[in-house]
Amino acid sequence: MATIHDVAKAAGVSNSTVSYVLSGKRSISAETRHRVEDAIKQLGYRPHAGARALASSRSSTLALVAPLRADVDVNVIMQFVTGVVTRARDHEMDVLLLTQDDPGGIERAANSSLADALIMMDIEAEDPRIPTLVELRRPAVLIGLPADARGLSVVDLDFEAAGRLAWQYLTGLGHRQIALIGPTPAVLGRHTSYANRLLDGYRGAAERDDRPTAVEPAEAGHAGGLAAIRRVLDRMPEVSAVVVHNEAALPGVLTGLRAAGHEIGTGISVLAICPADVAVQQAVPLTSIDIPAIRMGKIAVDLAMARIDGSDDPEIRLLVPQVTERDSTRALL
Amino acid sequence: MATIHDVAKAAGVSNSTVSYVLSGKRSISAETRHRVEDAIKQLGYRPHAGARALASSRSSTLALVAPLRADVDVNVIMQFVTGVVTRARDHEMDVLLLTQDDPGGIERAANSSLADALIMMDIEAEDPRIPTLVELRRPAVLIGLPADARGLSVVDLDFEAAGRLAWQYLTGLGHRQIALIGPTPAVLGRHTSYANRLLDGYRGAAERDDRPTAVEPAEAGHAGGLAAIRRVLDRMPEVSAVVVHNEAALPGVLTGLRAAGHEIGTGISVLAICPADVAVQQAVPLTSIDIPAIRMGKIAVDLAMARIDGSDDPEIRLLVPQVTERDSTRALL
DNA sequence: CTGAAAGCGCTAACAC
DNA sequence: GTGTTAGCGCTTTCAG
Repeated sequence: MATIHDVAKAAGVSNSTVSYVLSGKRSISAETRHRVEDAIKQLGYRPHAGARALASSRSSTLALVAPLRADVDVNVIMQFVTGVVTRARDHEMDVLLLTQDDPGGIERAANSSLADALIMMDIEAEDPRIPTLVELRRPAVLIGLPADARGLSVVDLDFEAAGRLAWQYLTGLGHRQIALIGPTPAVLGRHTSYANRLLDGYRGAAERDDRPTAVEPAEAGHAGGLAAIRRVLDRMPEVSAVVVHNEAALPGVLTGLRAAGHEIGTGISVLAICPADVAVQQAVPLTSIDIPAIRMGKIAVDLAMARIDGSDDPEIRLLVPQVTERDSTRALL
Repeated sequence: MATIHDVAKAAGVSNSTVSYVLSGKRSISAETRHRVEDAIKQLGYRPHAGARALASSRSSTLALVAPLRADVDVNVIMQFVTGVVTRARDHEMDVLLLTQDDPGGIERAANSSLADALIMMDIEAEDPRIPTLVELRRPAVLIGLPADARGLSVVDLDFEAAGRLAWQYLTGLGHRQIALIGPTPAVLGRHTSYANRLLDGYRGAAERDDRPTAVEPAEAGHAGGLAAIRRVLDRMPEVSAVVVHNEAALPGVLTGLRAAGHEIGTGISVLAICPADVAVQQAVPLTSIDIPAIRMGKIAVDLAMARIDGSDDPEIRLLVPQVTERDSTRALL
């Protein structure tokens, strides 16, 4: 591999000039710049990442902590990851992939200067990793709002508002008997941030309207969704609308509804809270409150970069939920 | 951050001794080792990854090239990734995540010494990236068998054998009218390695038995599966067994079968070719030929490490397919 | 069994 | 606008 010195020699300039051509940190005559750029191309030169990290104390790498084997929906995770990786490249950053269950992985990435910042997904309300993260004194961004962000940057959908919105949207259509099918008991048990906040918003709205509702968790998979919708129909036989906040259970819920003789949309309304593409791919295109996962991943990177550049203070960014109407909801006459 | 020098001072030894304690590359008296290890713990010392990479020309990082937004099933991708990341940690390696559509990403990772080896997924028969990969002269492993591996290591399920096995298993059960629903036309059009090889094996077996079959691609999603199974029922009204090699279309196929009045298992047999957990999560637990994605990811890492250590020659590892019986297939009387 | 010291390739003062 | 050079923190000869 060619080094910066080889390039310098080839272009007839000094090492530092090559370095500055690359970084743009001081002005270079058009003439010189050209010769250097030619030499770089000629030699296929790439700066050695390690050497650069050592000299500049910047690794140009972001560490992403992902829950690879979690009960969280893979689809959503992949979208976060996609958003993070693509936006990272816009900032000329690479992404180091860490898993949740790599003990000490976070410390390793931070303290060995492997990464300039950390992005962590699947945040619980009282996430035990947050104190660790804070102690590292490195820029960190959470995808998911914890109870106490402790001065870290956060991006998330405003799930509380989403819960409220779900209720209001359906009551606005005239529905009076509304149920909610939520995440798996495991997710709820872990007090995963988004799950609880959605529930709070939803229940709060129902209470303000002084109207009862049924809330059921659902296990993952077809069977889980099926069981959950059966319990709902049992507890609330006159139900006319159901909110589903569980991607993996969605197909089962729809099947169950059909099996019970309910036409989706015309009969019972279904409002999903999930990424748009998941909503679209179902048996019936579902009206949904979009979880803009790719966008959230991108924002996470932007927040991280802002912290790395030292310009910005930690920031909490909650995205406003919105309903996209498709074929699964209808106004009650 | 503490440096190796701080540790050396604290332990009253030289830099090199600390380094050797860490690497184990020369013998150290128990006494000294102990003092050094204490100092390391005391100071919370972590070697600077960049410095280490610079001095040793080893980054301890594997680059993983993943098709993040592809039409390939996310579930499967995540499993490969999981396998790669967990096994990488066993080798004390970290994983850099690159995307398919990051032009020059491969070159960057390799030539800037960001990664010691590359692992690439979603390989096409005539993959245009392979020549690039070969020119890099870095250890590289393909997850997916191309037409010509060009001296790179490869791990894959033996899809040709899987196609044959699918046919033989079903004919073994007495089925005579068998159809296959394959990947999306896009995947087939790209000549994705696994798609074509499965088809070859399957068709070859059918021809040897001198029996006709119907092959239909399916678009992703519920609608895609539904449409595909309808076409199959149209072309082959007496069909008694269908092979499905398309995770995303699976739910639609099952729904379509039901809608046409066929009970799955007792009526029409369904054999899926997909990861085990996908097969299990369907409306009916499906008999399947497992795609052991996690295991393949792990093997990919092992192959990469073997190349890095310089000990082994490139190796092509094809895994033997096996049928796991669940509830969706039955012998024809 | 241990130390001294020469780089690894780059960045960023500091000089001019 | 450009060159010189002192590190960055580690690994690894070479010496003893």
